[in-house]
Amino acid sequence: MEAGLSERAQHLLKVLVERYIRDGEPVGSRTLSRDSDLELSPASIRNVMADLEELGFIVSPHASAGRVPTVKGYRFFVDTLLTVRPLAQQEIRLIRQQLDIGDPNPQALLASASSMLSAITHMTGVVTLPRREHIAWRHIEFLPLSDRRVLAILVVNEGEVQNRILNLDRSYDASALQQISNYLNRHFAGKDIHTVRSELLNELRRTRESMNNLMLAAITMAEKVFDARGAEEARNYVMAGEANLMEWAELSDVEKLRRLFEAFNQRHDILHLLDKCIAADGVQIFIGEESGYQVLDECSVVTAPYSVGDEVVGVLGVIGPTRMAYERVIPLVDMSARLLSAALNPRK
Amino acid sequence: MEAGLSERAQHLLKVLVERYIRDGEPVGSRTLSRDSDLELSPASIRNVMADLEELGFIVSPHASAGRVPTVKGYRFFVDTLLTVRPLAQQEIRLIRQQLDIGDPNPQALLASASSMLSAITHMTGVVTLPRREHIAWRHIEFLPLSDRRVLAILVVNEGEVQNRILNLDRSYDASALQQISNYLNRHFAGKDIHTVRSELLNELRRTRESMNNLMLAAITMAEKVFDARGAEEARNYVMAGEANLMEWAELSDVEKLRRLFEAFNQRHDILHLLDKCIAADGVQIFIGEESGYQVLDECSVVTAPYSVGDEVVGVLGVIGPTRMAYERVIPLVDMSARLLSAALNPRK
DNA sequence: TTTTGGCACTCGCCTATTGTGAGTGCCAAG
DNA sequence: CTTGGCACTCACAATAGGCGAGTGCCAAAA
Repeated sequence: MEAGLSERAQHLLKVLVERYIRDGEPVGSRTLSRDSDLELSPASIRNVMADLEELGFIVSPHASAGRVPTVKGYRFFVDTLLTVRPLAQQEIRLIRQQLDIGDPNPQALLASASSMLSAITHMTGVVTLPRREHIAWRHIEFLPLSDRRVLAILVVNEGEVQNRILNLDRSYDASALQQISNYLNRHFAGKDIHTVRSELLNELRRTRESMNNLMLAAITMAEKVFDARGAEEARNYVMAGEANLMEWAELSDVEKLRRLFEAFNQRHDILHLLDKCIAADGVQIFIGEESGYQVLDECSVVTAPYSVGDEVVGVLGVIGPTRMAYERVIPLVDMSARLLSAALNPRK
Repeated sequence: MEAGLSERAQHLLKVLVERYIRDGEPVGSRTLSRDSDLELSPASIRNVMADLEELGFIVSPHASAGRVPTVKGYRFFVDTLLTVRPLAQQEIRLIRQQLDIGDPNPQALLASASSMLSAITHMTGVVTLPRREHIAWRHIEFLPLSDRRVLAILVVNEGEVQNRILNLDRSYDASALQQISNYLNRHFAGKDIHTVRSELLNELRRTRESMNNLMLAAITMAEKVFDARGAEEARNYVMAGEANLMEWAELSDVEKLRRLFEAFNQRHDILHLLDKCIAADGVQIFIGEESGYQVLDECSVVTAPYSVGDEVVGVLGVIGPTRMAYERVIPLVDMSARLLSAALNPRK
């Protein structure tokens, strides 16, 4: 029972984890007795360590090395032992600096956020693209390209532009296109794209032949916009600094790295994991196997959701070795999410 | 003098390189005598190998291993020894299949090309984004978002859409925006964006105060479009299958891999190298150090330019270990470039 | 002159052996 | 409960020997 851990045991566990995070080597009773302020001999420490091992907080990688935290050890550490010092003003300034605030393209902002995370932590930064519950039709425009090809430009929400080239069965002159777009804009501006879609389909069914097929193309496009936003883009992420992971000794096995990188490219596993974090209402941490994905067994993932308006729309975070500096990473990720949210919210 | 290489020496060199490419181990006189059809004893072969080594075509990694081709050896091999069998119909079909022909978004097509290259070769595929010499103004549209924010949508060339949110000093009503866009479209449709830019600047200088600052914003945007296309996007590439390189034994040194991946992310070195290939009028090969970039010392790069219309606009290629199956990769890259060109050219 | 078999030699790699040191568990004395 | 002592374990490094693939050279054969 964890609650049963003595004050002393907890303190020693804390020091041990901190020490192991710092230099990555199993820590023995000797060093621990020096590092902890308790005036205890190595022998006493060994007793406590034996207890901690029996309870599953630490293990020795082999008989005569020091001890190393287990996942359970890390978990207890971050849950109850960790002292997160808040970020210094200077650090906050650094984050702000590296965030590409002001770039009108939100995609660029997200990319800069993941770069920033990876640069500051020397690990891998990741930011999911914001999902949109509501996609509001704003404006559509058709531009004739050549005989039967028309460029359709659809603006949704606050200035998101989607465009697609439509190959049609017959040609339309500019005024016909104008008429159609006028009609569509008049009827659908401001409506949710779900609604638009079903209404268009109804309309189409009702008037059948009379309906020209540019309309049909417009539906198709609207549908694609919906698909793209809902299923593809929103279920995607930007990543930066994957190569950073190669610097960490504990991940230097090429085969493991390969599998990890493949998972990064495959995307669905990582995505699924990040999706779980979107529900959490603050910093979420997966340590080692906790993630449930084997490739991440020796990694930890620290995430925080970010929002636009009052609505959480995505998460950002850091992927690195289990042995990461949680007390630095956690406030960093937290603050980054706040700053990103702030930057994303429509000014004024 | 290479030309002085005896028939026999050339043949042996060829067999040696092929063999080494096949199983990646230094090849000795014994195996070489078995593999070459020449009925020669290992001893005779050794004499020839000694010559080849003296001339710098092969080396032995250490005293008692077989020989391995040098860069010079590979170079001679691909230049004069290589027998490129053309692709089988089935292989061509495979390429076609994996190319996302028909996706209206050209970016997706390029991405699928790099994926295809990496998948087929088990190495890294790369495709530069097409550069555009001429960017023709086609159509601009302003859409009011909120009080002083306007969404500007600029269409250039055949259906490329750029958009940007403009923050203005004062508000314009819909009809004012309409007027401005009408004016711009009337004057500039079809013109090159360079021309547009200078004309707009002149106009602006001429009429100074009278000119409203949406016009200024329009110029700014046009400029940005130009910049983005000319300097940033066109000077960029899509890559796929970086992780594949980790499967190759000769690249399994984590430190080297890290540097390589960093170069992939840094982009400018790779880009510079690919830029050189755009000039070549066919398959271009850099073997090992030939590329001039240290990170690529143990890699080879095989590229071919692709074109839109009659104009070469980009290159595609493969990056892998020096010990790659050139006789397969070369025709593959060649054919891929052809198919990509075909897919990019405006249908009909 | 070219080819070939023979032979001594080199050297990377694998395995076994041994020593060293950090760290442990246990115990008995403080 | 703490501590010093002590025997023990075990990864790691260094060393040595055996093996085998491959070489260079030479003298004899073709």
